Amino acid sequence: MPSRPSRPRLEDVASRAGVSTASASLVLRGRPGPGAATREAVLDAARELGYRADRTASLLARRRTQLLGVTMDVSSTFHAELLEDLQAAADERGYDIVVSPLTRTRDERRAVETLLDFRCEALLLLGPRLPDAELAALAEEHHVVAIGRRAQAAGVDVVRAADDVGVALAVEHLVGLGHHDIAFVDGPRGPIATLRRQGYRRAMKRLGLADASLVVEGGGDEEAGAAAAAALHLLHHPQPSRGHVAPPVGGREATSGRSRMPSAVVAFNDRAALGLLDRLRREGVDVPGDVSVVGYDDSLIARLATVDLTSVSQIPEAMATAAVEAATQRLDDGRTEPVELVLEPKLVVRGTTAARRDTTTRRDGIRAD
Amino acid sequence: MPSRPSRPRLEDVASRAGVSTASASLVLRGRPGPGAATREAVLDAARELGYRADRTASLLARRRTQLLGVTMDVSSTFHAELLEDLQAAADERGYDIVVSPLTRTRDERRAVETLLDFRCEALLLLGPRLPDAELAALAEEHHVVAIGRRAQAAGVDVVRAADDVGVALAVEHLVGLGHHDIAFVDGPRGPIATLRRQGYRRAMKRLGLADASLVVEGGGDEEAGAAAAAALHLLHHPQPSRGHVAPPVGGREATSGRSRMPSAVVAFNDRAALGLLDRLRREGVDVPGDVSVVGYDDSLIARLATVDLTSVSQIPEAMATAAVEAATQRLDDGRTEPVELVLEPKLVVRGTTAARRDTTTRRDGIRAD
DNA sequence: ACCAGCGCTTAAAGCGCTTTAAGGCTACGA
DNA sequence: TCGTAGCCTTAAAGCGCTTTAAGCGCTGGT
Repeated sequence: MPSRPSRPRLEDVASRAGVSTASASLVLRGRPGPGAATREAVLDAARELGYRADRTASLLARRRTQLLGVTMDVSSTFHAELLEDLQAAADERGYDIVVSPLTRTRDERRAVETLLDFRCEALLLLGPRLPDAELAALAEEHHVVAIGRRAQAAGVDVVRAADDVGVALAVEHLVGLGHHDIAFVDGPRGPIATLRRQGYRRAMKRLGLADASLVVEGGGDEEAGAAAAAALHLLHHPQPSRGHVAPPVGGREATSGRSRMPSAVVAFNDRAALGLLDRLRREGVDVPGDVSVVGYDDSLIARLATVDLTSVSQIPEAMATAAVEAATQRLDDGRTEPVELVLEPKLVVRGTTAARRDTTTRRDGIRAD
Repeated sequence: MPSRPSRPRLEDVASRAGVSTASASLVLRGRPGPGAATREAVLDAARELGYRADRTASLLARRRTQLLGVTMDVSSTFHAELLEDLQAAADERGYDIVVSPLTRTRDERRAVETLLDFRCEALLLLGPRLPDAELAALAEEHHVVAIGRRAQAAGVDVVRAADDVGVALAVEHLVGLGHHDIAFVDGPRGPIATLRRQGYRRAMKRLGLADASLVVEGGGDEEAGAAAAAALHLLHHPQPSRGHVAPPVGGREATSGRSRMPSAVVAFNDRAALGLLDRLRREGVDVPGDVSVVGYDDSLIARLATVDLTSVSQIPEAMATAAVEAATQRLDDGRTEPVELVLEPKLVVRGTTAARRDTTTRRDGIRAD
């Protein structure tokens, strides 16, 4: 029932305080100038009237908007986490955030336009899919920070995690637990998977396990993970409770040869890991008893009590802070050369990894609950 | 490198087209008035300059902002879905949406304030947690639509799904598959759980299965679901491959007595269902072979190939459309009496429900793959 | 006495767009 | 020929705030 006496305007506050709108404006924004008496009068008046500055008017009048525009895939939990941290970081530096969600009907281009219409001073693009050329073009006219993606576009700042290091962390963790036969479930074609795979290969090599390297085809979703379970022959794991113990046989998609079954698997991401896990558990393969599994992303799903997946975190807080920092450096400190910030991910150890069991031991058919 | 020659202003377009800003403005917004020649000239000029209206300026000048403010929990996938549909619905009616995300550091109150600062003409609150009194107070000054929550606050429009009907749909589906012993895993205290439980009880009664009613304590997350699996004695399911077949024994949290094990379970929500499912599958209980499971929310997780959970959908598209409709009715059609729209949910049948097996049959220990 | 300098306050000019009311045309009927 | 209705077009007044530059009353140095 907005039969509003229309929200109070700055003028109302000013006249009630017996000063000019100029003074009121200054006081309300905590600017130096007005004397103590004026200050108090204005603040009182504002309080009494329940005054809140009209944002559109402020934005229009102010030369600077102090607005950072963020495009995000609203259905991505990772983006959601990032957003939280972006808000916090922006807050600290006196910036505000405008969110422009990507949906079926609103692609990235349109989302960016909306942000520009709001006169955002910098664009923070979460996992942008715009082609590099377009990013570069955008960057000619505006400050743009690409987050979570390795962009080869001139002029744009990049904040991303060192995916290869992340996978290496996972491998090291597993090796520390006594595993040698560690497989990698590859992701969908693209720069991210390439980097992660590379991280895996190099880590294995560095640890003297080059021969034990095994990369199987995979993908970015649960089905890919489930398929990988089969490709890795993990489903033929000894099952004392079943009659048949089929030995691993040929015909694998492995890109590198080795006949043992892996005792640990690093998956391209959590979704693939989840599919893998699910398949294993349904088939009675014990995780982490028989096989250890590590995911990537440290997504909310990995943290679910029933999943409890060891995973590599892209440390959203750090990325968010770095991104806002990058933007404010350009806006406030006049930086003009683009930067690429590569952050070290961290491993979050949970319940799907454990020490490798002596291979001579077999499952006894009685599960620990 | 925004060394901008500053984006073109309306004035630039106008002068290039050789007309006044007034005409240009009219043309660009498709308003009647300007003649064909003027139209063309303006459109050409705008195109050549790559003109886009400055939103803040438009908003300020326009009496109406045509803005709908949405508060959402950005980490909720359900909210994310709703948002997509809200965008679409708003688009159709010529409104625009401003998103104000709730985060750790930004509660609902603050989110609403932000929206008001942008001069949103109506507030669409997704699953608001504000106390009724506060909602009512808000509604005195603004148009507010609460989505997905049963609000007893004067003046606010409510759009929600009929949760009792949703659960009833699930029960009916199961009964249609031959199930009689259908249990309900309760949710966390609150109006939603009450309604769903009620729906369950009434449906069972209506179908002549009052005696088979069984409500076990639960909760809104995976752990609650896992615990319910134990409470329902489902874990003692005959396992030919194991030595022990423990019969259901006493000490249950059941609120209603019956000694058979349920052959089907309806869970308060998908998360609880997921916990239940996970526990069952890990214990070798076949779903849907041994037990059918239905969730609630039709969340993304339910749709994952590896979960494939039969679930009740709150039909976000319909809720979104209804919510925008409610808002525009107030704004454009002058409706002033609050409405409560209760939508019928729909059941999405997936792989976790199947016909009840004859109880005399037992699992043969050989799984179909 | 006078002017410089300081501290505070404010009038007024925007910010970029919308909108209203007034003005200029043309055409047509009287 | 004049009046007037109708159609376009535009000057100008905002929208609610910020900001600049000018103003005002003091103090203090010379």
